[in-house]
Amino acid sequence: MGYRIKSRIWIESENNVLLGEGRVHLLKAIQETGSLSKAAKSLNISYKKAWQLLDSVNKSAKKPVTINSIGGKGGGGAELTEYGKSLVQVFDEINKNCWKFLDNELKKIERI
Amino acid sequence: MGYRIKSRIWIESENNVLLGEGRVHLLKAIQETGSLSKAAKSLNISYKKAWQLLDSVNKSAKKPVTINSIGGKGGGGAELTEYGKSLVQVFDEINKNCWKFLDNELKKIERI
DNA sequence: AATCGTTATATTTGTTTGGATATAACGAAA
DNA sequence: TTTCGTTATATCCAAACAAATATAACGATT
Repeated sequence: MGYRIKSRIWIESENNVLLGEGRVHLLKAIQETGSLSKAAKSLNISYKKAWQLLDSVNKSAKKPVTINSIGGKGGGGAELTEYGKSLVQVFDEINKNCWKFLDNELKKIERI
Repeated sequence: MGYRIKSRIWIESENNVLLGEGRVHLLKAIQETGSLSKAAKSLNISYKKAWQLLDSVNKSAKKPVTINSIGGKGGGGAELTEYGKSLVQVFDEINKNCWKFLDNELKKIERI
């Protein structure tokens, strides 16, 4: 009693992390703000870290997850591809189901 | 296709980690070797790290997980309590079930 | 009492990680 | 052609983390 089960899931592609919780947060923030730098600010992480995460996502994905543009109106920006959106959606669904599953398993440690 | 789902689960007690994969490995090694220092060697981690892990486990558990003795025959040693053994057993069962569950969820990303 | 391998702890060193900063390249719009 | 905010990248510095080393306390056995 008083114990809790926590979990983290992530998707890998050939031993590289493709998507985890942090990366999904970043992709969602990009979707909302339209730019990587704004997404970084909204998550209170450095641009460097955000860029490294996004770079790693795009390098380990089979197809582009975002389209990044330099220059032009607003200086440029980043947006999710349809592929990127579906990845986020699937991750969220699996993650949610995993929580439900573990919520049920919790009963096993409630007697200890 | 080619993507894989990975996961980590852990048990928390009041925001402290009680049991995770590394801690369970350590407890099992203690069970097999009868000492913390031998367990550390068998896992190729430093004694310091092993001690810190075990200390954290015993501090966040509701009842003692190991009994450690200093001096005497063999210099001392460490062994699991019955409570410790049951914690390990439950963790393993939940973890195994979680793998099965995610193995099934994998189908959702195989179409992406 | 001396020995032994262990637990327990402190200190130092090294490595990795992340933050802060600076700067170039870019391209639409004014 | 100048301006603007962005992407992309390098460099430096600090902080967090891990490894290595040293040492005290312990108690059954000899």
